[in-house]
Amino acid sequence: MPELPEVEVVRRGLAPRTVGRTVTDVELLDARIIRRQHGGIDRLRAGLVGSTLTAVVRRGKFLWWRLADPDGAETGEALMGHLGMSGQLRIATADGATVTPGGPPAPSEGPAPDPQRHRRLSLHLDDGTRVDLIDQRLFGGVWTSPLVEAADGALAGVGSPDALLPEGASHIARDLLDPAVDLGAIARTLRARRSAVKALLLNQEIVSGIGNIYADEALWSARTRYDTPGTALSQRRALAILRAAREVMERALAVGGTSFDALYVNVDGRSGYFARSLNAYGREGEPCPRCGRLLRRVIYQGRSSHFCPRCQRRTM
DNA sequence: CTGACCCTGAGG
DNA sequence: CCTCAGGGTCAG
Repeated sequence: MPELPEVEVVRRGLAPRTVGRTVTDVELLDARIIRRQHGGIDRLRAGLVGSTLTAVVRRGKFLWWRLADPDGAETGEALMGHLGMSGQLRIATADGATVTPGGPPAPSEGPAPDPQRHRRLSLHLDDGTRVDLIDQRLFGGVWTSPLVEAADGALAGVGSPDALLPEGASHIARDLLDPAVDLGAIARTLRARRSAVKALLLNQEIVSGIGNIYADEALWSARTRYDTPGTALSQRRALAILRAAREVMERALAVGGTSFDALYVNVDGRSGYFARSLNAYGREGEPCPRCGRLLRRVIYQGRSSHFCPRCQRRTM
């Protein structure tokens, strides 16, 4: 599953190969991938064909391209994308070969989902290349959205030239890799809520980009159990959780993104290889790397939570 | 806030 | 055949 570091790797891979290019055609292979597009494929084509991609921006797990008319003027819309559970964005050259953009080499970890079978949409660019959205489970999608001003006036996201962001991402909080993120403010928000800290970490309106894996890892690092109420956290501990999440993400980014199975591959089709560095997620029944007690897994809010019953305690 | 839903493929 | 996994969204 693409988590935030993977999405940032994808953004970095896409930027040099798409910015400055003009969209010549939109090829739709499965209409479900544009489920969130108002006006359907006609509207998507009208907004894209002839437009130039001027930047690739990311906030949380949302990506978007800024768009300009042929005369260089902003169209006032962005092309948004989300990879969902199983989405990949790849660049393909005219002869069908997969291009090699940025991102470190990675060992192969089994076959990825069939790119031909699961190709859902392609943007054809004026240099003859194609941006393919491949998505086995169709939780991802692309759609256009009008630009609005970011509430805090800072750059809208990583890679953004200004404070404009798509309306469709305006409810998404800044993520922990965003230079404009305010950890102290997020920590205070966590402490003001009675909900379980894990639910708060997964709430994209409080802090974005933390999925189930990184929530469990951050809570393990900060020795905090998933069901600790936000109100029970000290500012110090809330900050420790957020810093732990950021640190795990930065480490994952440094090696090309996390992947615990073959579903996720980089923009060039290579798998990330961070899975072995995870301390808690997916390690039910294994000894805690810190204290040796066997890690537990419980279903919480319909999702698995992994934790150490000895060193992650609920009471502060 | 909780749970259903979207979706596919792996595994029981 | 059934269940499960996951992020985001929406109805209740």
